[in-house]
Amino acid sequence: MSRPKQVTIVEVAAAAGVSIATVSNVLNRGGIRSSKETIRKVEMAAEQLGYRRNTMAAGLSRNKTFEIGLIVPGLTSYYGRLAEFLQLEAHHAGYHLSVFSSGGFDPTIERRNLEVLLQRRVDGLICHGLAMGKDSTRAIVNSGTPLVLINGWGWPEDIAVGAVNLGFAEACRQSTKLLADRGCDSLIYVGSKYSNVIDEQRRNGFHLGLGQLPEEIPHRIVEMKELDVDAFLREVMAGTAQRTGIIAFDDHVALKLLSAANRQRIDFPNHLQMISINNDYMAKHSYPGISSWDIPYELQAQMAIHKLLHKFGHSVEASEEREFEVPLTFIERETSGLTDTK
Amino acid sequence: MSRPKQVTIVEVAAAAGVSIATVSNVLNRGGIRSSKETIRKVEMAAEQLGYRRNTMAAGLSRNKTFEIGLIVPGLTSYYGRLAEFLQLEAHHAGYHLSVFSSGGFDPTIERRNLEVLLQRRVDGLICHGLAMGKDSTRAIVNSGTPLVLINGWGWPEDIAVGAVNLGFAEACRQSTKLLADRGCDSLIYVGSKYSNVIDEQRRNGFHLGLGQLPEEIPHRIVEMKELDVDAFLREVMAGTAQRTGIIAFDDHVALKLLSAANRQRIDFPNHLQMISINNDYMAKHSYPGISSWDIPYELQAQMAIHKLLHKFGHSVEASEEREFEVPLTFIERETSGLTDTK
DNA sequence: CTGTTAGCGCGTTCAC
DNA sequence: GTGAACGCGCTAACAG
Repeated sequence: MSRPKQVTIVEVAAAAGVSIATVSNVLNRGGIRSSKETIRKVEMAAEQLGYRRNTMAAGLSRNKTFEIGLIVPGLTSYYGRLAEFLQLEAHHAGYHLSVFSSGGFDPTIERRNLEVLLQRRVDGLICHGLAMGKDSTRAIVNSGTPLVLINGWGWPEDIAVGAVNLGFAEACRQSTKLLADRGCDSLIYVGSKYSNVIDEQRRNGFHLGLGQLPEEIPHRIVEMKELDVDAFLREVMAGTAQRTGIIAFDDHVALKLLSAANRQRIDFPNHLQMISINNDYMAKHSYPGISSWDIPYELQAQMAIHKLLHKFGHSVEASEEREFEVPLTFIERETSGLTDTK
Repeated sequence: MSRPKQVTIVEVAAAAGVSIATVSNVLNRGGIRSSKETIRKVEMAAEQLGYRRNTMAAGLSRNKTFEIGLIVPGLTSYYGRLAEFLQLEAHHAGYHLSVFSSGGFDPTIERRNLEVLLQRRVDGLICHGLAMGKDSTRAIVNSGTPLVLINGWGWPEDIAVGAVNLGFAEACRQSTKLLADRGCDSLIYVGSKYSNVIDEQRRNGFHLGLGQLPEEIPHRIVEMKELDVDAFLREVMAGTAQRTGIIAFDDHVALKLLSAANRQRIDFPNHLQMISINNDYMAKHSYPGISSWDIPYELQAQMAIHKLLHKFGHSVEASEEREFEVPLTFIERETSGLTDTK
């Protein structure tokens, strides 16, 4: 059941009384310019017939699709917003972005999406981390299609032309320092192995921060998935610490902890303090408000797209560093000692 | 700067010592089957040369893309998850889904996305609501590309082949009834005009529910955007009602109200009760837990994709109703009277 | 079973 | 400034 045949430039040419080459010239400006009269005729004919350019034919003929493929682990929270900004940025440059989710970090879906995108002959690829191994990726991507990584650390040059990474480690390092400054005499990082590379960055920052403290502080690292939140908090509060500081993997983790703390009537920020990452809606609108690190989505999206455009030969300025680090911004709220001014 | 030429079936044919038609036959099964020997030779050649099918050429030639386009207002929360499920469902049927966000309900971006998708000659379209007017849509979509609406009420047949709608009205009707049953002697719907059609459905349900109560109850409708949440709650609690029931547009709205209530130490569920819609992460993990209506993402995605497949001629069973309504499921938590059992 | 051939819709030379 | 002719990579009829 093929679609009822669409209007082509042939018919537009006939209706306008010119040749197809002329129509092509008129309809994508760039080339030779035609007489005002011809232009008008062609545009009218196209309009009336409801002509719509066939991307496939165009792409096939010029060997360029003006399409960028995006593969992210999911489409919620951070990933969703990132996708929106990337799409905006791409459009801004005359490209369009096709978004694919690899359903959690499933390598099978990921490589299927990659394959689809490469078969479409996208001009460029943006991927968030990569669940597949390096060899596997290399084997697939070696088609000359430039690939930019989002939050991918230490990938070899023959795979990715660049990476735009969020400064998670630095954020965690500073959080550690800050919580200690605020008088916490015990520190805990609550991570989420769901996203391994990212969790690792945070852990690194946590350790770095601990190492830089004037004196050693008791600390632990726990995993959210293996945690009975209520029991965990009860245990923490029963400990010897006067004031415990928690660094949460992200606002989702933080909200869970916060609710359990509320249920146990734990006093923020006197007995417990918390800082998390993402500065999601729920960090801002929970009670008490969760101190969190804000993500510069627009900047990150710009960097990523520009890296690609640069590779395409568009004269845009793009950072020369292959791995560019985007800093987060701390938004302080009540869970880390900001007084509730409301 | 064209991409370094890719491997084509011509080269595979040469390497395998067969004709291009044979290669084409082997590489996409469906058609005539070839001798074991030929198949092996072709597949080996393809593998070694790193052949990757060119979707554009295939689509052009067969006038069918196996691509479905999705346009949603955004990629967070409900929309993001919906997109994920749709993608899964599409893949399941041998299609792939290209996701486009129209950045809030911007009609300009929306029509640009639509245009891009139609230029790609997608086989089908799925749109969430539609910010553009009916005439505008009709003018654009009249290309024979089937369009299925998600949460679109009352669209004419010549635009959309069908719609899969969530039962927001029914959920709100029942919520109204339920809050009254729980002893609320004052009811408020807190809406969000951000998404007009959807807000309207909820309001309708609210009114319907009010009309079916044994006796009339004081009620109001307010808009979240125009609300100073703290002042609003203070005013509500200062009123004559013994127990106020709130129906929130969604969990985002609910969380905001909940935090303000917590700040004012308002007693859930004795003085205030609340029910919202979406059953997001934050509904489950806030304190107290927010009673909310759960969305059957998978079912909704299936219905939408199947409607398209049916139109494509794939023999799948699809509901005959043009507007299919998917019911929500109530998840009761502490904000509507469920005792905190923790 | 396999090879030949004619398009699919558009971009791009070249001559005119 | 305009038109005819060829090629992009692949599929679909036929023919052999």
